[in-house]
Amino acid sequence: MTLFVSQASDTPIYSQIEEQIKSQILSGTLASGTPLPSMRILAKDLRVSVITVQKAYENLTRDGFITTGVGRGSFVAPLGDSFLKQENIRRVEEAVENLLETARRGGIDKKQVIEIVEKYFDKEAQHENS
Amino acid sequence: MTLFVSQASDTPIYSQIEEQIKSQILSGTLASGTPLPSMRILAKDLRVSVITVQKAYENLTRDGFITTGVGRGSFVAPLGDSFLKQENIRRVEEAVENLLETARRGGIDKKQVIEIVEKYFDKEAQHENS
Amino acid sequence: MTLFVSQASDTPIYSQIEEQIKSQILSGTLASGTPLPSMRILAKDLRVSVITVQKAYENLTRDGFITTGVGRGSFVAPLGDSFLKQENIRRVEEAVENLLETARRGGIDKKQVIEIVEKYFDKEAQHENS
Amino acid sequence: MTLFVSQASDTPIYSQIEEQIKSQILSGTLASGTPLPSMRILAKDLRVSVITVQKAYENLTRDGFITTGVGRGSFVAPLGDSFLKQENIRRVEEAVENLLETARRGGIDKKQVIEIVEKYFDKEAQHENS
DNA sequence: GTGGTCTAGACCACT
DNA sequence: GTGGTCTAGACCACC
Repeated sequence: MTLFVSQASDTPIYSQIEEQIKSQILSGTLASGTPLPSMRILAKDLRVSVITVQKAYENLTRDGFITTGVGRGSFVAPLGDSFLKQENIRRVEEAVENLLETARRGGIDKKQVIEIVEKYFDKEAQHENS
Repeated sequence: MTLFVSQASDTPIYSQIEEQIKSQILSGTLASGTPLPSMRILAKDLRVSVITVQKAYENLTRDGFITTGVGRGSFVAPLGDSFLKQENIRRVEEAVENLLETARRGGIDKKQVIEIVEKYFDKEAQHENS
Repeated sequence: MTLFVSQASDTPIYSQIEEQIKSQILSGTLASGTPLPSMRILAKDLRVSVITVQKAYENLTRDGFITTGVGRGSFVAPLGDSFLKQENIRRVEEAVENLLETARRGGIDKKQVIEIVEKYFDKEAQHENS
Repeated sequence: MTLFVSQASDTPIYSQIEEQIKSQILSGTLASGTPLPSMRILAKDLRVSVITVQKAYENLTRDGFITTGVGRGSFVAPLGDSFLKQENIRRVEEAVENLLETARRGGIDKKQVIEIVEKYFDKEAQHENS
């Protein structure tokens, strides 16, 4: 488990931890059943208060991404493939809505948006080959 | 000038005001030189503290979107068309980068992303006709 | 707003606060839009840490019972009558399921259960008249 | 002896074990004198620490439901029928009090409560026949 | 004034 | 060892 938090960022530290763990679960890097580091250890690693980590774990538990119990520790919850896929799509759709709202306000039409998307896709592909 | 603020939203009210005025300027709805409502009147309309509106106007002035002078009121700043266009494109590109990063992490490929974008474009088109 | 918390109880203080506020909302004692005491004030009244109250308010907000915003304070959320009724019924059904499970395990049959329920109903009625 | 514990549940594992053994004794499934599985074996079966099982047995012994002796193992204690019946009724009454308190707070009247109880009784009956 | 975040340190129950 | 709760005290952004 490699996480990185920025004290300078304006998004709360506990959100950063949450987001990164969620991402790793959704991308398959963290498989169901994988044990998570104990709150104390992670807190020490990240040079952060235990309470901050606790809040992240609490939210992840509430949202069903991990299970956690006193004396047992925390684990990646058993998540079906369909759930993961669905959640990933939901996130992309959210980003698309944001994109289209931005385009609409700026008077950028459908054709231009598709062009920009493809331009960036190509840029990404180049990075992978380099 | 029609603005709407949501007390429930988690983005600060002054940011909401800022964003909406910026949007209207960038989309051409608010042309250069147009007078903005006085802070007091806008505050009353939105049922919001004058200080909140003041903060929004302050930020817009700082970013060069409007000019404000004591006793004169506030006006949309003279902004070249090319500047507006460029700013709009920059925003869309930002949203596209965000979208592609989200897709990449979730293992959603190019084809699926394009499909989702088009699906939402169609949805938007329907709303306009209804 | 009259609340009472017991330090001795084994249910967490923040849960006690949550439950009592929920109850008052569900029973109509606290109407939609009613302002809640600020966290600091309630904490002082209850002789409890601000953080404890905060956790209660956070949970209530997450569950949609109240709205809360920095600089604005907290308010009972706009909840439809049907929602309130539905939530109340849900709670009773939960209690009934628990009751029947207990009865089933102990070999107490339907007739006896109804008898006990009516006995307690009568007892309650007497208390009201006394 | 068939027991099942849920790691996910928020009630402690030792309580789950306790409750289930108590239930089986009270319902007559486990008769007086019946030998209980050794702590080690039960621990292994349930994939749980021996200490956890020990705590459950300890509490059951303290409450008089079982007897335990070093080198002899554990057995269901000799419990009179009247004791069992009385204990069962006590539990049901507890559940009824909880139910009525919930109903009272939610403004659900006697008639509705009885209806819900009967609805759930019918549902239970159906399950048995299926 | 308000709530949101973070800290350090404590005690507890559970495994 | 683990996580859950509570404390007191701090700083911040928002209204």
